[in-house]
Amino acid sequence: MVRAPCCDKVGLKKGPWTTEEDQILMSYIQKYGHENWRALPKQAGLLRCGKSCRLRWINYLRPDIKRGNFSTEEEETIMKLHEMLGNKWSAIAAKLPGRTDNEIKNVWHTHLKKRLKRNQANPEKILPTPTNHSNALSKSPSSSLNFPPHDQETSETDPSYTSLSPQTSSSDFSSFTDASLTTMEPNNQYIDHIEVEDMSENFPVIDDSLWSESPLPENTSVPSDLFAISDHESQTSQYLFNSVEIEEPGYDHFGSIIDDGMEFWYNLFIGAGGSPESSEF
DNA sequence: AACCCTCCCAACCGCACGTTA
DNA sequence: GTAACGTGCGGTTGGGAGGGT
Repeated sequence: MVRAPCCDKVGLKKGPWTTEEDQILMSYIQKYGHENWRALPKQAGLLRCGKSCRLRWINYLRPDIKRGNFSTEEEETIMKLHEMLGNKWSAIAAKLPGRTDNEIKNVWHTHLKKRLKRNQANPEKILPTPTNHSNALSKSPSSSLNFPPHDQETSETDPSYTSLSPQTSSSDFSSFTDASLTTMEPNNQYIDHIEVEDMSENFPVIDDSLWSESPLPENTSVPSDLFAISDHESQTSQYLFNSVEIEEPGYDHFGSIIDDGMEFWYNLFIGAGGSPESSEF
């Protein structure tokens, strides 16, 4: 199939946006929203293609854009997430409110990549501390979800359980898994994805009971903290989640565990179904 | 002052994927 | 089932700013 161009480029303006164009675009979107980017420039009276308008809005004009230099915390978050996710700029941007994927991509290419190379050359100076990890990711609203404390009794009484510890030390990740299952149904909660970062040569075995094909009903039990269960006979480890009642959907839950001297990172997203909120001005 | 070089970042491009008719 | 369309994403580019010679 031949892809049609996003717009008739004849006569359309390219290059930097003027303040007048910005004004036109902003006032149009504030008045009418941006349901159809392709039609928007024509309706707004802009000699731009819809794609250009969308980019301008998302990367520059949106009211929630954070301007200015990146803080150390933000940079560390980017480096950490890049380590976990690779060049998934939009996913990284989702963890940094007010920052765009384009901005993050630029910062990565201009500053952080070089820093990473320097760091790799001098590894003793750069290991991100566990405290930094937690600080960097502390924007995750998991704390507002009233997670019950870790089931100390179970982990303490059952020697096969290794309790989770976010106090990690190493950052040399070598592989990464990302399993995904997503369903969008109104008023339901669902497990979006679970990512487990694995330093070892062998991927952890995720308990099958974790996965769900259908949306979870309200107040259902969903996985929370991660446990490692070592099977010394087969010399494998299985990773299980401690179930909790979810009161509020829609959060990312980061964590890490150390098992047998190896560090595993995971990212659990539990979201709410339903149609996305429409923005009104 | 003029030129050159490097860095930075806004914007563009092409592709992939989801949705619609 | 399929073509057309709309949107989002990641890679790349080009021009301006700033520093060095």
